[in-house]
Amino acid sequence: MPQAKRTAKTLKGLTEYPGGKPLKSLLGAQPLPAAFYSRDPRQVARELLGKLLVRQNGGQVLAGRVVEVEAYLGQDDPAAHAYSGPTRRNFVLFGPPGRAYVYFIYGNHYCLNVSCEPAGKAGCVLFRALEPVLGIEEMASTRHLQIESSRAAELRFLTSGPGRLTQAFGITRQRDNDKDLTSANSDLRIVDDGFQADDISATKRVGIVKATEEPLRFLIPGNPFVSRPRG
DNA sequence: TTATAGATTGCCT
DNA sequence: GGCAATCTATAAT
Repeated sequence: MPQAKRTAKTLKGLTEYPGGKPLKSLLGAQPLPAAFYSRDPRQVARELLGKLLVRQNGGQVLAGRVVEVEAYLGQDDPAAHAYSGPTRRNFVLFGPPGRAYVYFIYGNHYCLNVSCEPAGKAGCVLFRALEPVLGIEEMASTRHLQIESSRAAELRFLTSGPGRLTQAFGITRQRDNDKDLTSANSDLRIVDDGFQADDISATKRVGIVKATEEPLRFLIPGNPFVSRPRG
């Protein structure tokens, strides 16, 4: 089924979501356990594609399917925040796996990562783009965007890009940094609803100046919600 | 204490 | 395609 059409379905009734399963299936979906993240970020990144990021604001639920991520390794990766060892800013990266590492960038934007590797070893995965699944109207409101149709060409501005998706989900450092994403009780969590990505592509990472050659950006090819970096 | 670069985005020509 | 916005962690004095 074409991506845009699937998304249109969610916008109308919010009773179904891509994959055709009932909403209660999504809400009952189990978070990925800490063991899932206690591995090499490259493997975690690949397997995060197709999973759901869920935000629970009281009764209001936001959900987006992960369609683009980047792996950042530990102290061997010059592009990683963990490269020069633990600091007040990046301590989450050296802590337990499955925690949110949220940082503020360019004076305007927050970026969301999930910590990988066992405690004591750094590594993370950056969330770069989501396909909106639930709470599209709320996302549009938070993003100060007027959405006139359910076409992916419009909806992509909600969550296509690391700064956009955090704004759409109300993710900030103050609220979410170091939060456990593996708990079913958490208001921010990552769940598996059984969706399987057909295919995965790997490309160079975006927006960095060091270690630019490594193919550590992973995405679902053809998905219209993947971000479009500028040359 | 000061300087600088940054895992981005939106708006301009 | 170019560039300003706008903050702050970290490096350099």
